[in-house]
Amino acid sequence: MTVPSSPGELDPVSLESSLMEVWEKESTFSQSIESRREKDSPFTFLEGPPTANGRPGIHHVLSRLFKDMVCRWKSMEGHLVERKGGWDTHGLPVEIEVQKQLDLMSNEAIEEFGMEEFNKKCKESVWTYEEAWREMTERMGFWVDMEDPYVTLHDEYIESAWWSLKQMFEKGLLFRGHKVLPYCPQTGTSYSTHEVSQGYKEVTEPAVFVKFRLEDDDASVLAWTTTPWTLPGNVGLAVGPDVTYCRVRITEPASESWEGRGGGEVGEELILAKDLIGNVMRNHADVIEEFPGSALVGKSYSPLFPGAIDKGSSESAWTIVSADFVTTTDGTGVVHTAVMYGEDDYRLGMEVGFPAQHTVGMDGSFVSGVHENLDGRYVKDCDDEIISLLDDRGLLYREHDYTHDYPHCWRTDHPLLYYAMDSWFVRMTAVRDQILSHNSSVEWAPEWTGTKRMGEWLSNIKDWAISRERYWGTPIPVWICPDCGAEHCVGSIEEMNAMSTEDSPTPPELHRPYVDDVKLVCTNKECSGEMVREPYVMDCWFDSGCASFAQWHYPFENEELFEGSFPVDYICEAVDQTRGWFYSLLAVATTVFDEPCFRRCLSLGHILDKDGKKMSKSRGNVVNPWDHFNKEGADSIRWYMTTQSAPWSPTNFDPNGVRESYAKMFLTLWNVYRFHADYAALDGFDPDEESGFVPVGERSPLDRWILSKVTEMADGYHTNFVSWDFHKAGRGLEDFVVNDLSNWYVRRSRRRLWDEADSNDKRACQHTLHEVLLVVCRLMAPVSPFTPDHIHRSLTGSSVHLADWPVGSEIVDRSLPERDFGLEQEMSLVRSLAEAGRRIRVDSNRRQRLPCRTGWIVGGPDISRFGEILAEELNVEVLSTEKDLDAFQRIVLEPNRKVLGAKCRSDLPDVLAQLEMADPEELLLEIEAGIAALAGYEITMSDIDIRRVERDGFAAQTLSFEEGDVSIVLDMHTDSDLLSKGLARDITRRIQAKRKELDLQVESSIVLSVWIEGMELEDRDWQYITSETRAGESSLNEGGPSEESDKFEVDGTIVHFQIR
RNA sequence: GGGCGCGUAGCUUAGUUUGGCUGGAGCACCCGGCUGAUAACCGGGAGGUCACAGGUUCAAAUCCUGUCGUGCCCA
Repeated sequence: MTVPSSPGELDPVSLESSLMEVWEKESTFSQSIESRREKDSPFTFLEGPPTANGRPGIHHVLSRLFKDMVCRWKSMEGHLVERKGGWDTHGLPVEIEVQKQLDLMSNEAIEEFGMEEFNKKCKESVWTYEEAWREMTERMGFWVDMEDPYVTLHDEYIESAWWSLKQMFEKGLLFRGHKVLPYCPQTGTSYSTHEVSQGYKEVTEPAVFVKFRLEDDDASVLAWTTTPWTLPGNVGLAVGPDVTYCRVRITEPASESWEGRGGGEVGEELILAKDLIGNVMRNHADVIEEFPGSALVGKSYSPLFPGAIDKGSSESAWTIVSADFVTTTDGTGVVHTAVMYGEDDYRLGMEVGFPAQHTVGMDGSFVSGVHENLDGRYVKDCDDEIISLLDDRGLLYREHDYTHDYPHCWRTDHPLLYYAMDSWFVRMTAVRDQILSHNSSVEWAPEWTGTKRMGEWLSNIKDWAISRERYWGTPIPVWICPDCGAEHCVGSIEEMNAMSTEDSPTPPELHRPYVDDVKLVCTNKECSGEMVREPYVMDCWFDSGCASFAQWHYPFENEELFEGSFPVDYICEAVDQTRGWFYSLLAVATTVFDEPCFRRCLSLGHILDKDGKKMSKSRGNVVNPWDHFNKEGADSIRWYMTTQSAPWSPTNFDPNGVRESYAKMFLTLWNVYRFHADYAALDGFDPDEESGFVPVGERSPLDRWILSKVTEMADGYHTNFVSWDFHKAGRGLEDFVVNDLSNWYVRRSRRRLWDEADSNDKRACQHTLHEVLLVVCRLMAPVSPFTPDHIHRSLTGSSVHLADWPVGSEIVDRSLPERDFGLEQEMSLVRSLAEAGRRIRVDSNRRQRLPCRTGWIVGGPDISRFGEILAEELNVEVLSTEKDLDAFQRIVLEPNRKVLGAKCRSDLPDVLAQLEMADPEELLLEIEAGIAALAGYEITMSDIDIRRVERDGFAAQTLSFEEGDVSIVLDMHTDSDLLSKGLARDITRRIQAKRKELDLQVESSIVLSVWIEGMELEDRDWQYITSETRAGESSLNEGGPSEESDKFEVDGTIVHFQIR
C-alpha cells in the first residue's frame, strides 16, 4: 500500500541530489540491469571513450544524454543493457598538454627530459579531470559503469590492439610507406591537420616561375612554385591532359619596369597553359602552337639540380606526366612535383614511379650532395640562394612576392614543411568494397551521415596511416631485423616474451620506452640478428577503433562476452566523429573480422552558443553544465536538449530555454502530481485497495477521455523514439501534460476532489490521475530520469527505472488504456467551442464572469455528455442545440486551389475572379444540380470548400471541420438576475485572491464584510459568495465600509470588502 | 579549395520528403480575460524580404542553379 504524502514545492536540485543518494544506496542502476537478465535479450551499447584531460562542458552532456536515453529506453523495453564506461588516454593532445606544462617544446627536449618520465607525466595528465567527468556524469544521471571502465592505456587493452594489428599484418594489410605531413624540424614534430589549422599565419614569400629545359626540343616548360626549397627535389612536371597549352616565342625584350631577377631572351620559346599567358608573361610573345596537355606527356627535361637525386631505376624521372589535379586557377598550368614534399606530389610519384628520395633531412637542412651552396643549410634560409642559382643558369623566368596563409608551428612559430615521413599503413584500399557494404548495413541517424558523409568518403577510401613518431601511445608491435630486414608483428604479450632475446628486459608495461628495449630473436632462421621495434606509436584513433573487443580484452579472455555483444547495437557520438571514431570502428572491424562494428549509430549535431558560434575556451563562451545543474536541475537540461531540436541539428544553447523547460514541463508536471498527492494524502487514497477501485467503464467521460489521450500520446511518443525523432516525442508529451492533463483534465477535475465525502467519482478521478501520471513518468524516464522517478516512487513505492515501457515491446506487455476515438473527438470539439466562446466574448466586450442566459450549439455530433462542462466553460445558464443553421449563418464558397489549378491551369485567376463575384447560395444550388460553370469550366463540389460565417448581429463563432461545421451562438442579452450572478463571481474572485495573498489555509474560514454601491445582489448569490469563500460569519451592506477594506469596481458598480 | 549539414518573427523553432487555403507554435512585448492554478492558463495584437539572386510552374519557404553567412570534416 502506497499513500503518497503531500509533496510541497518543487526543488529540483535537492530532489535530484537526494535521488542520487537513493540510487547509490539501492544500486538502482545495477538493479535495472539485473532485473532484466532473465529475459535474455541483450541490447549492447558501446561507449565512445572521452579523454579526461579537459574539463567537461555542456556539449559533453549532450552526447551522454542520448547515449543514456536510448539505453534506459531499451532497458524498460526489457532488454539487458550493460554499459561499460571507457577512457581514451593516448594521443597527441595529451602530449601537448604535458609539453606545455613542462615547457618541452621539441622532441629533443622530451628525450633530454627522459621519455620514461615524460610518459609518466602523460599518464597522470590523462586523469586530471577524471573526477570532474565522473561528477558530471553522475550528476546528469548518465548510467554507465565507471567502476570498471576500459582504459586504452591498460596493458590488456593494448594487448588486444596488438592482436588486431597482427590480424591485419597476417592478411598482408600492413605496409610501410611515406606520409606527407606538416612537419616542424625545430621540434622534430609532425602535426595533425587539426593542430595545423590552429597555426595558420599570413606570410609573404618569394614565388618563382622556373624554366624546365626540354631535351630534344629547344623550348622550356614554365612551372610555378611558392616553395623554392622544394626545387632541388623536383623529379617531374604534371600537366592536365585536357588543359590547352601553348608554345610562345618571346618577341621583344622586357621593359624597364621588370622587377626582380630572371627574364627571357628574344626568340626563346616557352610552354605554359593558354589561359595563364596573361598572368605569367611579362614579355611580348607570339603564340606559335596550341596543343592539349596530353601532347606533352612523356617528354623529358633536364634536372634543375643534377645529382641532387639519384634516378635509380626510375623511367619517369624528369619527364612530364599527366595528373587530374592540375588546374589553371594559378601558376602556369604545369605543376612542379617534388615527391617527398607534397601530398599530391607523393601520390603522383608513387603512381608513375618517380624516385622517392629526400633532399632535405629531418633537421630541415639540405642533405649533402644537393648543391655545394646548399648542403647542410636550413631550407627556408636558402630561398634567395636557390633563386640566384637558377637565375645564373638562365632557368629563372620571373620572381615575385606571394602572400598566402601558411601553417606555422604553434610552439616555435617556424613555418612547417610538408615532408614525407616514414609511416606504417593499413591497406584500407584493399577492403573498400567490404567496408562500403558494412557501412550500408548500419542504421544511421540521420540517414545522410551514413550514405553521404561516410559513404562518399569511403568510396574514395585511402590507406590509413596508423603510425605516429610520438612517445605516448600504444607502441606499434612491429619488430624489424636490421641485419636481414625481416619484419614481425607481435600479437600478444606472451608472444613478445617468448620471442625476446636473452638480454631483453621484461617491460613493466606496454609503453615506451620499456618496449623499445625489447629485442626479438630474428624470425629468419638463417639470420642471427636481433629484431628492433619500429619506434612508433599508433594513431590513437586505432586505439579507440579497437574498443568493441579491446574493452573485453578479447581474444585473451571474455570470449563469450565479446561474441554476445558484437556487432554492438548502438553507438552515439557527435557528427565530428564520422571520420574519427565511427570510421575507425568500421575500419578495424572490417579488416579484423570482416563485419560491421555497430548496427545503429546516432550522429549528433553540435551545441553552439546562443549566437550560433562554436563553443571554445578561447572565445570564452563555453557553458558550464553546473550553472544549470544547480539551478533548474539535470532533468530540465536533458529535457531542453531533447526537445529543442532534432538530435542531429546543431543547437544554439539558450540558457533561457532550460528555464523554460523547467517552468513549463517540470513545474506543470509537479503541480499535477501535487494536486493528486495532496488530496490522496488527505483522503488516504490507496490505489491498490480493491474495494475502492473504480473500473474504467464506470468512470466519468472526462476520465475516460484523458485515459484515451494518454494512450494516443504514448503511441506517438514511441513511434517517434523508433524513428529517432526524440524531439518530436518530447514535444508531444509536453503538449499532453501541459494542455490535456493540466490545463484541461486537472482544471476540470479540481472541484471533484474538493468534495470531502468519499465518492466513486472522487476515487475515479484519483485512480485516473494515478494511472496517467505513471504512464507519463515511465515515458519520460529515459529522457529525464529524476523527477519521474521521484513521482513514480511516491505513487508506487518502486523506481520508474525498474518499470516496463508502457507501450510494450517484444519482451514486455503493453499496459495502456484503450482508446475511445469518439470521446476524443467530442472533447476536442468541446474544447474548441469553449475557446470559440471566449473569442465571442472578447469580440462582443462581454466579460467572462458575466453569465449568458443561453448558448446554442449548431451542428456537429452529440456532445451532451460534456454539456455541463461546456456550459461552465462558456458561462451560460442554458446550453441547447439548434438544427437550423440559417437562423444565425450564411455560407461562403472558398476555392480549392489545388484541384482548380490542375483543372484550369492558366485560367485559374479568371475562375477565381468569377467565383468571387458569384452569389454563394445560388452557385451552391447549381453545383448540387451539376450545372455550375465559371469562366467556361464546370465546377463541382470538389472544386470548392463551403464555409459558414455568422450573420451580422449575432454573437457567434463557426468552426469548420472535415465532417462539417459547428457553430456556437451566445445570447448577449443582460438582466438584473445575470448581473447579480456575474457580480457574485467577481466578488468571490477578489476575496479568493485576497485569501491567497494573506496566505490562508484552504480550509480555514473567514469573517467577511461586503458593501455594494449601485446594484442589488440577490440572496442566492450572496449565499454563493459566503460558501465559496468559506465565510463563517458574514455581513452585507452593514454600516459603511471600514477604512481597512479593499475596493474595486466592475461595470460601474463599486464594491468594498474586508476579511478577517 | 572540396564534401556534407544548417539559415523561417528579437530569441528557440514547426512546416521542406510529396509545391496548393491567410507560413504554425513557444519565450519576450502590448491589450483583455481567467484563476485557491504554477515561473501556470485562455482570447486578441504587434512582430516574417521564409538568408540573397535567378530559374521551373497557373502556383515556390518547399523543386533546380548560383551567391552569401554559418558549422563539421577533409585539403
